[in-house]
Amino acid sequence: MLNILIVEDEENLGITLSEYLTSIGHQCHWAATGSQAKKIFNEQNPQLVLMDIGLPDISGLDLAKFLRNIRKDFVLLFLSALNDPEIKVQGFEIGAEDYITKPFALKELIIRLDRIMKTQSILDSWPEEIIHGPLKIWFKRFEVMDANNNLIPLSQKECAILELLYKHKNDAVTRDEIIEKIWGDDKFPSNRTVDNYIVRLRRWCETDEAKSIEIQSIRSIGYKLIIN
Amino acid sequence: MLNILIVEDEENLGITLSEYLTSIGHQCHWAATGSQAKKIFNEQNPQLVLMDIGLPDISGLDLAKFLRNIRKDFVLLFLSALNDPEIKVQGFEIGAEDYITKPFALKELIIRLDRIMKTQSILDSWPEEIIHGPLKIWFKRFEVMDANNNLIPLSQKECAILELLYKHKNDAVTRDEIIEKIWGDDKFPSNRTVDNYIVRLRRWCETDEAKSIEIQSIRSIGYKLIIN
DNA sequence: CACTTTTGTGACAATTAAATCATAAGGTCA
DNA sequence: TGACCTTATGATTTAATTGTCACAAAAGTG
Repeated sequence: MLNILIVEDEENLGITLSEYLTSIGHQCHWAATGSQAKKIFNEQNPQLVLMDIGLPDISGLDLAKFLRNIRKDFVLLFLSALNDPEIKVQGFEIGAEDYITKPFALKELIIRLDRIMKTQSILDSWPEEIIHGPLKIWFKRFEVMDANNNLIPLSQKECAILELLYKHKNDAVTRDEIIEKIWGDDKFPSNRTVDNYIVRLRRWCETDEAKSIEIQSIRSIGYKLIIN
Repeated sequence: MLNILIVEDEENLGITLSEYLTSIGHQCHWAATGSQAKKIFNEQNPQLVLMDIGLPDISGLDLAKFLRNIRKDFVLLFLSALNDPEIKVQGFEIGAEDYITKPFALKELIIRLDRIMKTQSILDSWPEEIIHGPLKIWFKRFEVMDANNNLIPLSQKECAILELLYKHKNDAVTRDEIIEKIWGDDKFPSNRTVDNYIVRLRRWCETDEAKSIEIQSIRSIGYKLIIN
């Protein structure tokens, strides 16, 4: 999921971290020295750097500055036994996202990482308002507006299906995919059921003569939401 | 700007923090003991609690649990000389937003606070008085005014739920989100409980025929507070 | 053009969530 | 202690989403 560079001269910790982060699906690279770190940084372009401050050949602070100079778009996190207030502030000033004082439990790292991830990726939600021609969609409001400016509430399923089709707009979505995604694999509504939801959605988007949004059916495959 | 409770038995630090935070525009209350903290917490309803762990009469961890039990909607930040990995994890598990290891520079606190403010919308301070049509809300006073000019007190939970809905106004808020945000993930009140709070809030806003504020339910999702 | 398969549709039934009401548990305070 | 308030829950009613069916329409097929 993430490409992570761990800069840590203490072999034990370096390997433990690396193994753990790998086990939860990330790709890890461990460097024990500053020069190794620079090399790996250039080769791997990591998105996240976990950096010890006490390295054998260079201070982690200086190394971080050096890396930031090469490229700015990575998240930096210091791990250090140094609990000197001044150094901590310096760490943040270089642009660290956090500074973890050793000793720490793996769990603390995870918690702090999770928090960072959450704030860095607010990219997965829809824009507030989606507009196509006279038609408007507010997924978070469970509402759409038709071509006659009527505000139409969407039920949970209607909204979920519209969202699914919209996510794959202009591409076909199979009936099975719809059933799988909306109902899960433990429920098996009839194909007629899916049709019915499509009908309801069409009643809304067909108020627009110009067909800004259109749900086409693809025989024996499924449906396709077209944006014109 | 923010109402802050500082729980710190070391007088020097307590006063320094308090003075500094006051100087940048916050309202601070300093408690040197757990019992003082409880008292001030109830009187002041702080949005942010800075908590030392080593207190004379109670562990900061236990105190935090106690306060969280009263009310969930405050940001918690531990300040502690204890750098025991296990305790740090416990701190996070209680729901701390951060854990600062002493000694720390004032600047570190500011940096970490700033970061928290950016992500935590709890700290978005509402205007003193919110007016929609004849209806008025004072979150900080736990009071609302209905369309007939009756001043209605809100209980802790009523106010918290109203605030949550208001924060996401016009968007749906799921039942799970309500339960999670108001009760935390260790308590599981029945769905009826949530319903009842909604009923009470509706009793208030439905005094306004014009529906300046309206709480709509979205079946199998949750609720939506609409501003007309 | 028949014939088959798939899709569309409205009516209706099933299901399940929400509203309502009564009431209890727990805290607080005089 | 008893009055009072907040909070929580269970039983029952109410209502809307959701699912199905029967049949019509349309689209493929040889």
